[in-house]
Amino acid sequence: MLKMMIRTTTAATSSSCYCWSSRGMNCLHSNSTFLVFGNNYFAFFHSQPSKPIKSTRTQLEQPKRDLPKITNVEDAFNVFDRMLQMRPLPSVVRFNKILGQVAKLKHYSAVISLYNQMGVSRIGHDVYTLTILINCYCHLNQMGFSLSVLGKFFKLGLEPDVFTFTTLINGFLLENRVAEAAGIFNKMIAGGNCQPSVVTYGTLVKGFCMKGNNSAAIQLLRKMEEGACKPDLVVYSTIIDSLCKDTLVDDALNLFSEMMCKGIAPDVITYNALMNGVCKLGEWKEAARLLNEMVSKNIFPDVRTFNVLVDALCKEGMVGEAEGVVEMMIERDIEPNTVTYTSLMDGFCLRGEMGKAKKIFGLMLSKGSMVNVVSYSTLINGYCKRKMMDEAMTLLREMSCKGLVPNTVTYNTLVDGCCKVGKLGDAQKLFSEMQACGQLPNVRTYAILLDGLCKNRQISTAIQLFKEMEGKKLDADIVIYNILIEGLCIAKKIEFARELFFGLSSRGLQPNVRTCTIMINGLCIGGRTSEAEKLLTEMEEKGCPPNDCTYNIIIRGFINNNETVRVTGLIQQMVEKGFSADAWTTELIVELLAKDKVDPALLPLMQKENYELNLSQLKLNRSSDHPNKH
DNA sequence: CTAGGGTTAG
Repeated sequence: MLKMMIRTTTAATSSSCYCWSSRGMNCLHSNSTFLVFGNNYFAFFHSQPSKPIKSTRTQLEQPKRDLPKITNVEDAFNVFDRMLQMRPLPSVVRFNKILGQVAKLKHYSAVISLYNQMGVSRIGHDVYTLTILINCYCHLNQMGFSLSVLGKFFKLGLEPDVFTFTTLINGFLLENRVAEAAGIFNKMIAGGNCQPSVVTYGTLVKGFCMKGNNSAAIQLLRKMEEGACKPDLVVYSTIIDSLCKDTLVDDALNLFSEMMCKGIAPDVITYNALMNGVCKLGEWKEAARLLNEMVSKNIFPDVRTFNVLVDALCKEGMVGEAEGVVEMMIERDIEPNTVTYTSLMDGFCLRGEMGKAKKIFGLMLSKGSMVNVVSYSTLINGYCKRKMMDEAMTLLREMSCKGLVPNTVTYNTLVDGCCKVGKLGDAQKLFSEMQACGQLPNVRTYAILLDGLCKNRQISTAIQLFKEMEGKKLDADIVIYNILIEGLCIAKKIEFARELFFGLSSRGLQPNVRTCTIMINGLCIGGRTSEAEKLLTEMEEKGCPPNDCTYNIIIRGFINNNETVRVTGLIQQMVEKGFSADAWTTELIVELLAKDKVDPALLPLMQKENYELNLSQLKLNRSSDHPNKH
């Protein structure tokens, strides 16, 4: 079922384009195709060849190889073994080449074991060997070992260079240790003999972006512009991507034009970042413009470009359109991959169309080696959200049988599913199971389980679990406290909730709107309406302004406490801020109106859809009374 | 022969 229409432009050229039919895209003789999604459209220009033709020059200029090209770890080990048997032994450079190639395949532990074999065979190492080794430990999140390799440099009288330091900076960043990464960077600047390169800058820029600190990243970019080491495509693309992820697409586009003004040409990665930004905002027209723009520059959309599109369409509920994009990919010889199908599957899951989700999963299974932990987790998540826990559990066992190791995310999904169907025992069993399998629960796992316990009125077990979490070195975030404070309030332990709430700042945590709203609700439940109102005022002062939910909660709280005198003022405040009452609150207000407790002049300001309904109700209760005066 | 940027799951 495809809700997609195609319009083709009238200008016929020799180049071809494709038109949608029930079986796929057909070739037409025109130079562009418009895919219409409701009122939005995509235009794809098909002047490009299906597959970019590789330059024959590079093929002719291939350097001759004395060793076969390594495409997998097995080959690497074989070649390595043969080299070890050669006499005289090949130079360290030859060994470095092997290590480098295996590292590029991301088989970092394999590199380490190869390196250890080199040591046994008394092959010397140089700066290259050790830098590759450091990089491997970095990617394995083993900074301790990386640093001990650094120690080896000095022991062997070798000088770490800009590659070594950049690798170390990257390692710290991968472990989220931005301060230490910046420390190395600053020492390089101060040292004088090993200045950061554009890659070093780019690495640190990425670090700031990872922390969500775009302004620090941009500041560093500006510093580069002033100095000798000018920012390159990667540095710009990193920041553009980060801005897009924060939905700051306009800023990203400004940086994008700035980059091009400096003569730096974008590539497919830059465009994919921008595509991601505009698609996540549902700006399909802008996405179409970008697609056309990139193709016009001979930058061809790749599988990731389309994946971004597929994913965004699915998340917007436009799965049919997403399917269309997938078929278009196939037509254009861009093979959909695991990510493509997983996104599509998630799209069906989101709409509760589990049959179709399962069908996509079956398709992936039939293609072999396409299903991974993420695709299993996605389908499991779909079943969990539909409360189909048996199917979800079956998949968990099935993936394990296939040698796929369920990770923390997989378990979190399942624990959440069990909690939502009230099977707290099963949730706790999974919680133990994951730890037995070496999958460590994270803050999110605890949040899920704590929420489940609180919602199922097991507050004492929740407190126990919270203490267990504190015992491990997991830092509770504000989400954890929101859950606990809410749980305590539901359990009518308002005093305990207050204690937690007012102790937040001493734990270095900032209450957010949700925290305050939960606390206001709790205070109202406890009959402390004036304290609740005080908190509402403080929210404004502390730069955490209340939202419509906060107002609805406090108004309901006041009404439930029969504090009707202050209700009118609160409603006024709410509507002044452009918020409206939800159905529940409106009902309560209408009841009050019926008893002449609030000013009926406020009624038209209530939620519109309930207004009509409740007016008729009002007529039954009210006769010719005069409006309440105050 | 060594270092930095993009898509999927809670």
